[in-house]
Amino acid sequence: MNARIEDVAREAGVSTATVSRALRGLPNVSEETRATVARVAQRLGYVVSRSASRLATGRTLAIAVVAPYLDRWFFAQAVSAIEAELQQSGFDALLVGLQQPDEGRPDFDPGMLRGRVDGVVVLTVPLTGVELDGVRKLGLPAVFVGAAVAGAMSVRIDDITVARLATEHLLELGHTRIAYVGGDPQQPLSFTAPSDRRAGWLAVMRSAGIEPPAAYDAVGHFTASGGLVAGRRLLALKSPPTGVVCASDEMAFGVMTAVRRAGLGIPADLSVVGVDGHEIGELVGLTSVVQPVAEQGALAARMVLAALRGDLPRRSEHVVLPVHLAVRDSTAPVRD
Amino acid sequence: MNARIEDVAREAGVSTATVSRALRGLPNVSEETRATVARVAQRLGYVVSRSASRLATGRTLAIAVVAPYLDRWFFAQAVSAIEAELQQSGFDALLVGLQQPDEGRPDFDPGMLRGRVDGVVVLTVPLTGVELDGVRKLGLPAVFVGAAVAGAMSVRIDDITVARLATEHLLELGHTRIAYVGGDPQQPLSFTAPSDRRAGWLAVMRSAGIEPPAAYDAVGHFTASGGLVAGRRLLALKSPPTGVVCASDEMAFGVMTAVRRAGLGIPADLSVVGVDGHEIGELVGLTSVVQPVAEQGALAARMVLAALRGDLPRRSEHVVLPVHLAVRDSTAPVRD
DNA sequence: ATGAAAGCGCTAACAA
DNA sequence: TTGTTAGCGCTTTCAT
Repeated sequence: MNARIEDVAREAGVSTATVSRALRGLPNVSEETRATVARVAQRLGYVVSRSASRLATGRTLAIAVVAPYLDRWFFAQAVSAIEAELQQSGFDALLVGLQQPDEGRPDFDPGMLRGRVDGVVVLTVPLTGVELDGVRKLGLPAVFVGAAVAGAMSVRIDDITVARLATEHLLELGHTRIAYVGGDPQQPLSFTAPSDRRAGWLAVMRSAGIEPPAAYDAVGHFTASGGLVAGRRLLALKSPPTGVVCASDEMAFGVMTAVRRAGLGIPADLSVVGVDGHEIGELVGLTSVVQPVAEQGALAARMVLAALRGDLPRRSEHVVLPVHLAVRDSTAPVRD
Repeated sequence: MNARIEDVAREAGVSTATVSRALRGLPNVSEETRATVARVAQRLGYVVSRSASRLATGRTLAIAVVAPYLDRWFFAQAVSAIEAELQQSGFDALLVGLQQPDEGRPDFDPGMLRGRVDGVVVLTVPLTGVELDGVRKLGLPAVFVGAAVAGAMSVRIDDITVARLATEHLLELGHTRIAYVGGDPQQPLSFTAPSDRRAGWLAVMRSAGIEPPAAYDAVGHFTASGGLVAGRRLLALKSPPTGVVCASDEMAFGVMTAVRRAGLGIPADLSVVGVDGHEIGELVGLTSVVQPVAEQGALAARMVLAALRGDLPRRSEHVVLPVHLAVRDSTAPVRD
């Protein structure tokens, strides 16, 4: 059906080895031959068979991108950046989603990636110990985005700092009744983002001499609708908070909606801080701890590629990217 | 390094052919042998080399997912659904993004997919004629999401209906000064969604005896910030509209923000309708023409897979999914 | 039901 | 600089 290397070789009057070299830009090929081969290949519409060269070289020129969700803002941004970076280097992006209709995350068997990719980028997935081990056992360069994992590279932000920035901002505005909306603490996490953010909030509160009531520690499942529910609960308390730290902008949107639906105002009745730097947050004036999402993805991709080229120590690179607080209209001094 | 089929064969005391058959569940293998082989393979941690079987069979068990953007809501939703569907059938999802730093879409050479995938899903990309031809020439089952393309399958919604529903809703509320915020009419489109929506709006307006001024035909680039700009322009008109049809919810968010920032109210001063069914739209009470995004993606994936199994005519399947108007709080009767 | 052996299309020594 | 040739690991007739 399609032209094979042999066809090109015959037409160009050279051997297949020469065609292979010429087309891949390897040295020791005369410019003349290279030109001829290129021309013939072009004319025949020859495309190297990925399968064949994979088998012959053992390299797949593909990287797996593992993500728990593909339809949430953070992951969509990151995946987009990763894909762009990989494509630019001629690598395929093999998408591996871990979501499931019924919410429970399916088991992820890293073994299935064996022989299918040259490297792995794992996005903020709370992996079990077994799964982590599986990733390590692949013996491929792997970089985790969102948490430092032993035995692999990582790119992340400092989630303690994230929570600290948000919480201190509210404290400085005079708030003392500050709640936190985060993920589900039940999930067996190996990843630290959610718990670190919660810990950061709690630590700052305590070091300010405040012990938040248990009810101020709310669950928003990192979704807007989860945030809505959490917000409603917080507002229904006898002593509702005057400020809320949300571990993601999407949850913050939910909280803001709860406030509005309760006939209350932001920041008049409740100051809200989010985390992420979601595009829509800018529009609605959400104060947020902005993290470089696309950059984390792009960097992660570049790190796997570098490791593949041997440019990087495969398992000791841990990068922490900076975050910053973007103060907008959803936070204001507490009113008496 | 890793166990090969030969290792399994030796350990199990059978030939490689038998191992191959046994593991793939082919007939003509005694249950006993099958069990032995399975056990040995398990013990050795044997995983079939995708590259080798690809080369041997010519099938890649991979599908390309081509999208102009991966970081926008619609595409993230669709890709997520497609990936889930493919994974369930044991197919790899090969992500091909067409975005580019400088906005101009890079040339897409479908030829590069040759031998790398068994089928293609193309998401609402305005492909040039050459590119479309390229996709057809691949000779692979292809399904387009978002537009009916000759010579390939498609899944989409009726964009004329979409615009009609939105526009008629506003007309019924008594609005006559109804603007439209859509994409950039300059882009060389082979895809119809944006222009159909605009056409639908215009047609309904005219058949109501209204000729909207040119300034009511605004460009929002299908982004929230684009919507913000468009909204600002519309509000600055001497005779601003009382209702706006936005071709996407994200643009609607932008318009809503423009209204709020102008110190005006929704729907008091401006009724806004969006298109998509974005999660956040529900939260902020955006009236919207809801389309089944994930369903379109999932269906598209199933269609390629079906075609691959020979269950479907490869080039004549055109599905149009229904949409519906979700009336929420962003639209109200025009006030005098 | 199972085995032997010839590819699948390319790459990489090794020769020339 | 170029050619020869032996794999890469699996699948698939064709035998048995």
